[in-house]
Amino acid sequence: MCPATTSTAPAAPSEDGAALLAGLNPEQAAAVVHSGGPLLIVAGAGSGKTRVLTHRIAWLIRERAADPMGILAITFTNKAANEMKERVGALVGERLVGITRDAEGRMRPRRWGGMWVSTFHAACARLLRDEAPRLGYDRSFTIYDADDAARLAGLCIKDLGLDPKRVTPRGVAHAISAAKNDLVDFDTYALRADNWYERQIADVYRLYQERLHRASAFDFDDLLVKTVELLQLYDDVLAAYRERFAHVLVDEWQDTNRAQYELVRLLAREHRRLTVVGDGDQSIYRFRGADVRNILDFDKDFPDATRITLARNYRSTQTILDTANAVIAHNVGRIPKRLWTDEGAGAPVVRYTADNEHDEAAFVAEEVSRLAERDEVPSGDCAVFYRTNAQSRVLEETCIRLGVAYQIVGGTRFYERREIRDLLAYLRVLVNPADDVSAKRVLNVPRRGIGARTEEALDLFAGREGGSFLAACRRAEENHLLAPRAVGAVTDFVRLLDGLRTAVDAGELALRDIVELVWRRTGYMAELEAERTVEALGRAENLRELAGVAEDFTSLQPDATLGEFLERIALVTEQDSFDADGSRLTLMTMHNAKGLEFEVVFIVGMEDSVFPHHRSLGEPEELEEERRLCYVAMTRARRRLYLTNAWSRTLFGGTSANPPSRFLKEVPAELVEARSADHARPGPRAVGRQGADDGLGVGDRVLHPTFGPGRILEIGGRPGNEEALVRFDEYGAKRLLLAYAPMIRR
DNA sequence: ATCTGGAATCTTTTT
DNA sequence: GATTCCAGAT
Repeated sequence: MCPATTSTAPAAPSEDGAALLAGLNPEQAAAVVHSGGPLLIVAGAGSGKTRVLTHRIAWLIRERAADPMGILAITFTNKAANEMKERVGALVGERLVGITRDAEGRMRPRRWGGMWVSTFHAACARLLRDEAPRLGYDRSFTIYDADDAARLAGLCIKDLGLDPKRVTPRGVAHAISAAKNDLVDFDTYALRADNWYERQIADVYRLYQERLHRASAFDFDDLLVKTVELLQLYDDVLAAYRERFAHVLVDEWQDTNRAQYELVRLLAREHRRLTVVGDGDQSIYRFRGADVRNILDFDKDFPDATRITLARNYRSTQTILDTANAVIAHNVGRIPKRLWTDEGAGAPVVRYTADNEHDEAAFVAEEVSRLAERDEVPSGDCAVFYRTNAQSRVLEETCIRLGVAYQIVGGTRFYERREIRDLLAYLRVLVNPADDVSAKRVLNVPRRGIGARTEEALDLFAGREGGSFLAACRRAEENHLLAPRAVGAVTDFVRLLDGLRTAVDAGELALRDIVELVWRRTGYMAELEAERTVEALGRAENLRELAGVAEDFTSLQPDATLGEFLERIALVTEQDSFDADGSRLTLMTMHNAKGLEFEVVFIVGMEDSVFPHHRSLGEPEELEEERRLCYVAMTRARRRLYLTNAWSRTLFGGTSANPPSRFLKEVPAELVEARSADHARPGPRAVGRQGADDGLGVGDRVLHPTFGPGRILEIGGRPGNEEALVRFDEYGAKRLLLAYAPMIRR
């Protein structure tokens, strides 16, 4: 479309180099060989951008004699990183990029040498392992995830004596995270705070950051923020990394936030050997701080940048592309771009309108079976995408009932399970005794008779002495606030940890043995097994799986330390464990679908207020993001695309009838074939809430399943979160959230 | 200190 | 609907 002209590519590539360009279209080839200044590759969905990136890296190594050690490539997931490393390895030789393999041929990441290919977070964590002392953090720092961050925020709220009802841990953690994504420190935040709530947050933010530092812990955002801080603060460090990373390449540029942008700018500002790849139409992480402007404004920040657009699609049929093109064309804030292919029109898009979510799930499951039976498409090449995780349950149940094998990606994640977090918290305390959040987590888990009063007394002591929580435990007998029995219990706890640490420090134990030792010595496993409930046995099973994960990790990285294991766990994502399995249908959220592709894609729940999500309906910017999400989802499909909606749907404990998604109306009718399933039958129209417009009003008589009949006296609260004051005939006045209360008008 | 059951709370999406 | 929270009992 618009080939790079500023490139100063060598007149004739070597024979070797020519092979790298074979099979590439002119734009792709131009992107591969480009040299001289920053390069922005606008890569439409399915335009072969991974191929371009890998070939470009190979080109740099082979034709430009770039040192693989001097290449920093940033990907969106660890899985993508490994794939990229492997693909580059296949082009230039695995030894060059730092891949080694074990006896079974599995890729084994080498700790030293080779290219840096990883996510932003993993790269920063790796960098900080070396440089943390400069910032006054221990090298064995802990990484706090969202849950830990909320816990810590909760502790800070408590210590500041704020009302946890008005200033919630999660709310604060979210606000702090948003600030950090934007590189706003607590001083700046405090200055900008112009209302009561923000001033409270500012106070918590300050204390929160102090606590993190004392615990030698970085939260997720800190990995980025502190790396930026490090590079801004120390010229010699910046110079060293600039020199080291002679080439910087970033994938999924449209989903970078301010902190990531700044990091890239710092590293590449001088040498300007920067390649970014992205597609503004696929920006779907605004809520996480991604700034679309990073891609829209790239030319402003790097005026000498070359822009190459890849619009030729190698994945989907023209029908699917036309569908996606038509939908995304409704967005105002975008650079126009039209995907095309010469693969032909292919099958029409199938529309199915279900009675309810059960009918919808049955349609999907039956269609998947039918495609498999007719040998058209194996189930493993089909995927179902939904907007929210809550929608997966009915799909799962239906698949089980109809005997369709499936795998689910996302949802409640393994590492978020309580028992896993408990055990990891023990491991974290062993590695980093200053980690107060983890220490408090395990203080009384399993129960050992240490309650809230004891914890408070220990906290006070720690605050007075300025030491860690664990240090306060260690000096329990000096603590006058503690009853003798509590002193005994706390001392036992300290002994337990010391015993574990001695065993670990001896260096004889494999990671797996350490995991087992923890659950044995703490009595955690014994307690679960004694409980004999299905749930407890499941938890026990999960712990064993964690031991298995530890063993796998050791086999990939034989000399791995406990700290490295923990870091790995902190940075893996759900996507990383996804393995397209040839035989099973895949279920996942649309967000998780990013970067993947399937022969057949079902997008379910295409109703206004499910998708687009109701929280986006009033906000034009949010709605555009939903539309981009729709575009991402549609362009995952290679051959067939199904779009389904349901007349009525029970979600979050309430049934509602939502109109078909506005995105459906944006699909040209001539591309669509409506399908009515054999089992289709007119179902009873559900009586229920119809979104805010059709909502209840003051004076309405209502019926509540628990409180019975009543009358609405007033409606107040924040928009979108209205609260109704209802006087129930038998139960008196209650305040209920309008959006969630299962009330109907009568 | 811990257990319990009923009530309140909340749900986008996640590196 | 499912988890989390909290008061009151043990």
